[in-house]
Amino acid sequence: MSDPFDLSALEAPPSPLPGTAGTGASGRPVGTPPYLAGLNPVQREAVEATEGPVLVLAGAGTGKTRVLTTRLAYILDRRLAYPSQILSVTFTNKAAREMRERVGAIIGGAVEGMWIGTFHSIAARMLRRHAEAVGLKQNFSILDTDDQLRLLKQILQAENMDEKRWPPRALAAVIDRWKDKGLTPDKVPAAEAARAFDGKGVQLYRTYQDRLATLNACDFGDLLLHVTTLFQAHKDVLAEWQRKFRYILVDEYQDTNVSQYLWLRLLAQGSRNIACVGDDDQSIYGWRGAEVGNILRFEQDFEGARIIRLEQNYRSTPHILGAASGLIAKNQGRLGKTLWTEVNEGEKITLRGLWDGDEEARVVGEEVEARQRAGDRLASMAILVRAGFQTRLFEDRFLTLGVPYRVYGGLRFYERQEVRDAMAYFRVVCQPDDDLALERILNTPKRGLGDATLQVLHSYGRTERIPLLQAASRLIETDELKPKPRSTLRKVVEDFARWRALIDGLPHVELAEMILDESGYTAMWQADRSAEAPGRLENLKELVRALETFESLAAFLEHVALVMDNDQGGEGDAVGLMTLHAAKGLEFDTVFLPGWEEGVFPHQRAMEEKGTEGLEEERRLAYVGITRARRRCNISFAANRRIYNQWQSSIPSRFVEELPPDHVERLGAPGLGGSTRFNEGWNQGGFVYDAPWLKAERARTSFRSPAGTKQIDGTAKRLDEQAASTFGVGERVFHQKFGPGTVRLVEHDRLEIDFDKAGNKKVLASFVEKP
DNA sequence: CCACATAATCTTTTT
DNA sequence: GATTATGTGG
Repeated sequence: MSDPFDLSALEAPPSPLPGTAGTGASGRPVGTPPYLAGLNPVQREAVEATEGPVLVLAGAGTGKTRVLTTRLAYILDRRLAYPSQILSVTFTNKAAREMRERVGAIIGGAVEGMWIGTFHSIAARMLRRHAEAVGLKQNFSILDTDDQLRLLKQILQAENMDEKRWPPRALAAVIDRWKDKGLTPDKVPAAEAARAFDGKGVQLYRTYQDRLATLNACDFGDLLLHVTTLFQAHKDVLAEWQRKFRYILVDEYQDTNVSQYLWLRLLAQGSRNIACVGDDDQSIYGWRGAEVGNILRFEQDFEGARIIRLEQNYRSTPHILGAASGLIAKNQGRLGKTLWTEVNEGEKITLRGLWDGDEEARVVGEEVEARQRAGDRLASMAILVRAGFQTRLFEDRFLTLGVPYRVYGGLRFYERQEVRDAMAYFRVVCQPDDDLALERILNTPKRGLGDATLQVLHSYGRTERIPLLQAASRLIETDELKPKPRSTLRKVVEDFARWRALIDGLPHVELAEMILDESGYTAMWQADRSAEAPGRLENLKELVRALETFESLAAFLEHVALVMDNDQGGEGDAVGLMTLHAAKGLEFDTVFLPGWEEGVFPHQRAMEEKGTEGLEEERRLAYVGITRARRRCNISFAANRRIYNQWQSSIPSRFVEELPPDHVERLGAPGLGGSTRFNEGWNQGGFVYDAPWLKAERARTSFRSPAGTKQIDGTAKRLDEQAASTFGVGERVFHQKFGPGTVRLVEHDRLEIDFDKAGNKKVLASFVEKP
């Protein structure tokens, strides 16, 4: 049943049919239904414990997904509930899709009625049903991060706040965190309010919410926040939903934030049949408001909760598990699990120190090719990086090698300019109050409605407290605007009115084509002679094709807002390239973990912003990375790295030292017969890694800092002095990597050198020698 | 109002 | 290096 408002399933649950208590849905005997076979005793316990609150602590690779899906199948097979009475919440769309598929594979079509989805999509579905109760209309828009930022920027500008000192991004972060905690503007604690954004945080938050209301829109955080406040204010509505859902399942419980937790708790108070699955060691979304505390506190929150631990690992070799366990043991405040495996063979984790990022990419590339020659599929290998931009070096390398690769979570289809423009048109048609969408395309294609016209519209809209399109339709009746913009604007207003009138009359695909055509948007790209234009037109066609699989424009917009993944699957065998975050839940035979350097991983910002807590989250990220590997795990770090255009020396990540030596084989590491170039690099590189935009930080942590007392400081200092004193401007020098060059600038231990081949670079003096 | 040039900033991780 | 904010001239 696809009608989101259908609550007909609120009737009593199906009681087990007489005489079928011992029979499955298909009438076969249920000694051990086939789907239960092959589960270990603990897994089976987790499947069969359907009544009352349950927390399943599932370590990496312990068959978590299998337990979840089997549990759903079990509930249905035993006829404990109709599909529509089951709520299954996941964190990502990918996980939701997988769950749907796997349950479907076990029990067949019954999945259709089940509420399987992400927190956000399920909350959105509920909110559409009750929009009026929170001051929205049923057709409200869901804003993405981009829209959110533009709106906040407008608000900040209206408040005359300095954009440099108070960037919209920062305000977005503050507001998002409040929403994550379930705090509406009036509930933000006074102390925090005083601190945030020059004391104006809450006021800005309130203005933002007001604006959202007039735009008939909400952001991601609102989806949950609105539903939770709705539940709290309308007990009858809550009771309705509590009665509906007999069983609730939650995946990745360690990643839930307070808002999600509150929402779940309210819903679960009905049946009390809530099962949460998670692993505190894999909590890696603290920066997004996730509260590990939710999982640590489960027993107190849900009285009589049963805790089941899944500890037998079916994925990795003992060395991989040993390395991961040893590392994660450095964290405090864990619930504690002991992963074990029956497998007792396998290779050690490898650890390599390399000269620079290029060499690292080269070595990884060689290894990938070697494995391929050995018969491994490319798709059985993955490179997991800390931050998105790190994939680039590897892409370059694979491109030159001709090795197919696939970047996961990169730029998404729906984030392309032309797609977003087209979507903006659709948004205005479906939801005329959506100013952000209108602004986006008001002058796209160019119509001569520039800043000046927009300003007039805005100020009129603000004083009258009406949305832009309404403001426009009134303004064209006045002589406020000059004749030319006025008539153009009239055309736009009339266009949208016409399209809107056709929403129910015309099939939505035809309407979409009409809009793109009559607006001149398609023509704009057809006239464009640039290289990208054909591709953009192709994407527009693709967009229209995608529309066909949806019932309406509105349904399509909802999908795009909430299911913005581009898991196109992709054809052909290819190496995976993704961030550690994106890798959670996946597994590969061979995993490469490059870039294990202080500042990169653990990331500088994580430690600066959240201190020890941040560091522990980074360590959990490392744990997630290692445990993705089934058979081989290769960790590496580079002594030098180019950030933008600057060369930086770096020291190996502290996590490298924390790996239990028994499970690690060091290749090419210092003192172990590795590359001598590497030895030089890493012994001399005196700098803690930092990015150029952290100049202040560099001044503090540089080894020139007088605060330093470690022995390595002394060494570095000597090198600095030596370097600074021995090179002079204009002198000819030689660099291992860049070859010969001329010194242009001396700045303590840093030299700016004009290399004959490589051009102008900044390098550490210690890497340069006299010819 | 637009087109082009220059300057500044950027990057953690994502529903 | 790339994208985006700002400024200048048509």
